[in-house]
Formats: sequence, C-alpha cells, structure tokens
Amino acid sequence: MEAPRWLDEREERAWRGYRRMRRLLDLELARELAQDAGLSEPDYDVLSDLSETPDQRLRLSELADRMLWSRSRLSHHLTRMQQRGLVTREECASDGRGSVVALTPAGRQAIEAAAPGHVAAVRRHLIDLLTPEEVEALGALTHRVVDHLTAPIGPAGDPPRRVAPTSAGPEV
Amino acid sequence: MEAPRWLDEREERAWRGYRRMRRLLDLELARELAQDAGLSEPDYDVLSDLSETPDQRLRLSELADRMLWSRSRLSHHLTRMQQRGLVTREECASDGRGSVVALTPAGRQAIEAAAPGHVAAVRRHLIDLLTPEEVEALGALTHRVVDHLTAPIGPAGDPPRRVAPTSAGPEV
DNA sequence: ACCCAGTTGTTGACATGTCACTGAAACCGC
DNA sequence: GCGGTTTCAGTGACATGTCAACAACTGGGT
Repeated sequence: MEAPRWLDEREERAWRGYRRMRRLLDLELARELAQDAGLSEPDYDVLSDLSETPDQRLRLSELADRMLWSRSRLSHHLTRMQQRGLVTREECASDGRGSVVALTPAGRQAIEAAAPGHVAAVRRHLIDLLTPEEVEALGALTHRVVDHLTAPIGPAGDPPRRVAPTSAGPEV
Repeated sequence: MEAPRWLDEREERAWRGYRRMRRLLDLELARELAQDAGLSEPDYDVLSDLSETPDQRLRLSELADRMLWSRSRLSHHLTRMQQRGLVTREECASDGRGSVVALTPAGRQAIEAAAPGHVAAVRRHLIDLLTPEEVEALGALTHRVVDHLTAPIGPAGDPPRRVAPTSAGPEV
C-alpha cells in the first residue's frame, strides 16, 4: 500500500459524476417530495417499506435492517412520524421486548398520494434519461457493489468488515 | 399525469440497487475514513477541494458552490474545522464582505495522509469491481443526469427548477 | 455623492442523525 | 428452573444540516 494507485481520467470522471449526481438528485427529489407531498425522503422510505408489506406492519428491527438504518435512528424517526399520525407502535405478541410498527390510514393515504409523483420524479430526473442498456448496467453494477459490501468476509484480501449499522443479514 | 408509469422490473432493480449502494458505500467509506484518518467525509471533501486549488485557498462562496453546499452549512462546518486547526479564515482583499478559506499546514498534512487510503477504499469498494465499460457508462450516465439537473431551464417540459442550494452556475 | 437592491458570510433556532448506555425480555447451557 | 449472555427498543447528550433573519458591504443608476 505504499504506491497509491490514483484514479485515471475515466475513473475520476465516473467517481466525481457519481458524487455530484448523488447530491443533486437527492436535493431535487427531496425538494419535490416535500413540496408535493409534505414528506421527507426518510418519511417516504419508511412508509413505502411498510406499505409493501403484507400486513402493513413490521417489527422495528426488521424494518431497520431493510432500510439499513440503526434501530436508534428508526426509533427516533418513528416517534416523530407517530406524532404526525402516520404510523403507530403496537406491542409484539411473540416477543415482549419487541414493538411492531404499523401504517395508519393517514399513513397509507400519504404514501398513496405521494408515490405517483415521486416515481414520476425518479423517471424524469434519472431513469428516463438512460438508455435501456444503461439501466441494465446500473442494476448490474450496483448490485455487484452491494454484494461486495455485504459479503460476510471480504472476498479478496479485504479486511473482513460488516458495514450495516446493526446486524443486518446480507439482504439485497 | 393521471396514469402513473411505474418502474418495470429492470428499472426497479436499478433504482433499488442505486439507493442501496449509495447507503452502504457511504457507510463504509465514512467508517474507514474516520478510522484511518480521523476525518468525516465532509471534512475530506473540504480539504480535498482546497488542496486542489492553486493557492490552497478559496472564497467561501466559491467553495460552497463547488461542493453544492449552502453557505450556511459551509460556514458552520468551517467553524468546526477551524477549531481543529485544519483551515483558517482570512479577510478578502478585494471584497470587504468576503472571507477566504485557507488550508493550514495541519490541514494539508491531514489530506495528504488521508488521500491514499481513501482512494484505495474507493477502488476496493467500487471502481475495481467494475469493468472498464461500466466505468465509462457510469461516467456518461451520471454526467448526463447532472447536466439535466443543472440545466437552467427544464430541457423537456419540466417545471423550470434550480436545484443547487445557492446560486451555483451549471458547473460540472 | 448618494441611494438602494442585491450579495456575502454569520448566527440562532430548530430538525435530524449518531453514539453510548439502559432496562426488559429472550435465549441457552446446565 | 437458574445465571450469564445476547438482543430489543428507547433515551439523552451531542454532532451535523437546514432555514430564516441579519449586518456589512458592493455596485449600478441617477
């Protein structure tokens, strides 16, 4: 590790582009979401994950693992969302420690109202700007990186590291 | 805009992969950076941008624009970095309002110590996992999205929007 | 010369996220 | 059943980011 291999021009361009896109896309999507639906991106993600679940409810740590959030962060955020009436906490029947997060009718209404506009924004600012080949490539490439980062042990000489904030399985 | 065009399977895969990668890559890079160099990613970005500049110094708003940060955020962050001795503020000769941010020797030393490891981490967790074609595609695709988001007026029926936190030019 | 709209950077209040810690409950070998 | 360990969720202190308001200053029109 003595002679650092710097990024060549092409790699530099990809890396800078990625970070710039990341920032701008985030700003814009968050802006539209807040304006059109009164939700933040974290709000949206919580509601979205909950609404995709059969019973509209999930164990707190299950939800945290799916979102790659720490339990603490989720707990704080749920407290705020609960105060706005978007979700509720219920006791968990099978585990006395646990709590179950459930979508309220208002929460369901909020996500259903927000989703079409949000998807449209994702299309407008990202997906529809790409060729089908690029969409395919982006899917392949991101999943490879995700697999690498969630592999139980570094695949090739990496220091073995777990990266998820809590004890998430190698969920993809 | 009545019938929402949802994402098809391939698009969904790309979008989810992107967000997951984003999160995991961030966590891992931030973790290594903090551990190996005692810097946060924002710290690194500030130092990096400053060190790339001819005179190791930049007007505050110039720096904010390059980083796509609000002046407020940068000002707060500089206060913290200043207390750690990484940067200093100087008065601007040509503009009585302005201030110039400059790298201190300690700041220069910090970025020089951090850079090789950080670049190695970017390689290990992203760049070296991609084929040359994918690197090329990622560069092309991200720059297209960035251009779209920074275009002065929405290129195709978009509501005209500026997305940068302050008055950034369409800098790439 | 002077006014004044706009820009620059800072600040304080607040929203959000992280970290270390805690009590309660589950798990597990005995 | 019992004691030690682990996991679950919540909490408070703190770090970071956002937003609106502000004072100092610039620069252009008159």
